[in-house]
Amino acid sequence: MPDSAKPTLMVVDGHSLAYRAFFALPVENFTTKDHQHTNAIYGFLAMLINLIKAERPSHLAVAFDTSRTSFRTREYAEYKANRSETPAEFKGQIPLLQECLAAMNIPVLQQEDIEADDILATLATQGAADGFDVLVVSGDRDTIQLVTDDVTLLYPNVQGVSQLKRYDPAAVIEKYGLPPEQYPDIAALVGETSDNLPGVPKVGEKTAVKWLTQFGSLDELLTRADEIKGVVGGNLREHLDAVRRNRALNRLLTDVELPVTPADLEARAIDAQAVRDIFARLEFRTLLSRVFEAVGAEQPGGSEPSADAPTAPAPREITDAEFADWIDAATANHPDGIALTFSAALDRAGLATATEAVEIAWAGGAGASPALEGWLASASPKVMHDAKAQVKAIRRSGARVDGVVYDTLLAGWLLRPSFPDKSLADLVERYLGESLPVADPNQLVPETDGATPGQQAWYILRVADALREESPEPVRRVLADIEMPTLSALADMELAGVSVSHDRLSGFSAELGARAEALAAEAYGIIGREFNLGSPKQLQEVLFDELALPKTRKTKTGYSTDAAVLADLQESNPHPFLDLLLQHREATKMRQIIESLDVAIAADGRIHTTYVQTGSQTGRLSSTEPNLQNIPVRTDESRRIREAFQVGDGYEALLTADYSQIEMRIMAHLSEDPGLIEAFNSGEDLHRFVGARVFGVSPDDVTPAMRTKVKAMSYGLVYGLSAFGLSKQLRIEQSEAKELMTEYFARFGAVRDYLRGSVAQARIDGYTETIFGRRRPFPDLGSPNRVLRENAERAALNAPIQGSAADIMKIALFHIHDALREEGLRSRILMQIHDELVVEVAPGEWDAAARIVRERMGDAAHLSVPLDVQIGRGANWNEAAH
DNA sequence: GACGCAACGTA
DNA sequence: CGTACGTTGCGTCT
Repeated sequence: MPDSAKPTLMVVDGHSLAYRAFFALPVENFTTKDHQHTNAIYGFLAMLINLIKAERPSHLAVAFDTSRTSFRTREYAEYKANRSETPAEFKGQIPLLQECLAAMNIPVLQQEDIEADDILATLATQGAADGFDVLVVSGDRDTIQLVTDDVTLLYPNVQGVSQLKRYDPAAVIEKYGLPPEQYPDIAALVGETSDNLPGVPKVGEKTAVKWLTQFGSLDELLTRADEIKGVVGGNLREHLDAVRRNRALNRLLTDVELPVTPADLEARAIDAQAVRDIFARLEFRTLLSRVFEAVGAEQPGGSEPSADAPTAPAPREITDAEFADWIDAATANHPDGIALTFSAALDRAGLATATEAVEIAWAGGAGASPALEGWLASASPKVMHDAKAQVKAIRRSGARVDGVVYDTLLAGWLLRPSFPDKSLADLVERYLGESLPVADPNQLVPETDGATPGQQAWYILRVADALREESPEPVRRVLADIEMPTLSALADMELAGVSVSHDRLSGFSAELGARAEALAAEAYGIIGREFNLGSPKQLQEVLFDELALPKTRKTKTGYSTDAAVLADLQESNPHPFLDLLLQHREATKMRQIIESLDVAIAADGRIHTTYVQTGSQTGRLSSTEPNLQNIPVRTDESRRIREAFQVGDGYEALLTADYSQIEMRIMAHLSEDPGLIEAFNSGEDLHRFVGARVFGVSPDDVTPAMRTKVKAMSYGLVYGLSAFGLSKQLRIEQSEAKELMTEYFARFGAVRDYLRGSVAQARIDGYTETIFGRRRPFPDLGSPNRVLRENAERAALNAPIQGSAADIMKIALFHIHDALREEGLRSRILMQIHDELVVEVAPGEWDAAARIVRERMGDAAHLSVPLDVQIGRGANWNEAAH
């Protein structure tokens, strides 16, 4: 038993144990929806967690091999040469496993040219000398030589890694008949098949032990090899060199120069948020609680605040009269900004500097707090978290807000656009490693009080400092120059809302309802029974069993019945039911959209969507409750929905403005393709121009079919389209699609060069960057998993293009917003639909508003090609779009 | 009641 | 085997 007074150092061979887990756990049960295999990671972590729980090591490290080769392969080229290629499914799991360990704050040790076991040997030797009880965890027999009174080996049983056998010196003697230090002698004589080290023929463990016991040592045996009789004696004499070589190779290095000593490996608190993130990615659920259970109890930190974390200063209550003096002094000391937040009820404000927090009661915009409101309205810098929601609330109450220069929500998103952590508590945990007290909203009587506004403000300031520290310069600029001004404009747009006519919607909804019912009745007549047309499951029974139509594309749960599949079916096996089904789907879908819009109309007759500024990974906005960015437009029917979006009372017209082909223009700019640039400068229709080049005809002779193909190709390029995808979309042969692509790239070669180069660059940098410096990380570009890697490649291809377009639109958006103000106009922006803006124009302001919109959109960026803006006017959204 | 899924609307 | 989103109803889980 370990001496409880001594610290315990546990060193683990990550490679050998993960490899065992890889074969022990069925891969079918350990694959994420992205097809990433996780069986080795899971098995290893499960084992490690059990070990930590059982052994409670005070110091811990995991060692990995760096590659198949090491100093041993240089000494003996055949070393491990018989091993089959490590499966890619295994290799790909190692970096992810190391990510998990990093999140758990467990040191990972690797050294070029050195095997993991040598690192283990070095640490074990040093640890024992430094007074540790050492536990070596390895699946490699050579580590038996490390066992001493102070060093115990934990070695996996035959099956799996869940059961580990404990080897102390007595256990080694019991198993092998010799003390641990002589195990390598046995191994040298017997040989090690798995390492491709042949031993003496006909000599097994029994003989080896007998000889070694008889002669006392391997050296003695080898010098007196003549004394061994019989065939095995001859074999031994013929293989003396092999035995010496084996012994040299299986001796583990105990003097590797490591960057750490055992004392440096003291167990640290896990990064709870990082563990959650990586486990979520790997779709580990049960493991999460086991990790926290195993380490949470013994290691303060994790979800608990660490002992040395600074505590929030107790907020001091001040009055509005005192506020003026406080804010003057505070601003002088903290020119970067004062942190600010409000209580949920908006009746208290909390403010903080790095050293102080204050709270002040607020009655909200009625003029009762002139000092506070004066500061709010001033340009004096403010740091907030999720400022837009609070800015809206403040403005709604009648007060003004300006000078919000930093938003920790936006800054966190810019750094890690794919991460879901959004709350202040998330950021406090991730960037400060502390925990912010949060009241549980699900409890009637909360067990813990949440932080007060003053305390929250203090945390916001510290999180902001940490975020600033971590943000590269271009990302800081995107925040300050694009996102912060956009935030203020979006708040006003959401407050304004868009006027939508309930009457028009409800009339149309009733009409569609009746149509859907009639279509359903007719469909039931054909099938001979009633069923739920909206249930994919019941639909599959009808289509594939009752109507015996050919099975279609497989989905996770059965066979697809989506519109494309049904259209294909209609072509190959025409059936009146299919048409009715499609029409029914369309009618119900439209009705559904209309209904959801209708219920979203607020008391003021307007729909106030929420733009989620952190809603995408590329920099685009998203729109929710309701989503106004996916209102139907393509069919005649759907245009009737847009007719319900009308100019509001007191306004004259709706103005729509959209960028034409902005993504292709960005492509032209980024690729500097002379052909594409000429296309945009020529004034010719883009697809006609490109079609003429690709098909080698004059622009006038480009047929509609040619234009369609080229258009699909151009847009597809931006998404990383393949010949297969193009052929599918255009319903042409793959060979024709391939030819189309070849022709395209022959004429616009710089486009291909750019696309290839940008992915290659992203692989080097680990992220893509827009024209304005917005970054998006792509950790999967180097993944050995093809599906994962190719998905990342397409997204990386698209990100700078879609992202640059988003940047440009945001710049135009706040420029227009601010210009309308500065010119004292009442006209206001209502909606943003990625490349389109909808503006509500006040009477008499049309010319000024249209000029501002056109100029600001056109000047938002200066590319190698002009930014073309189309403007329309109407009494409703449909009219304005023409 | 929460969740995953298929389907489908937009740029 | 085309990027980026949000919403819906269904079916299944808890």
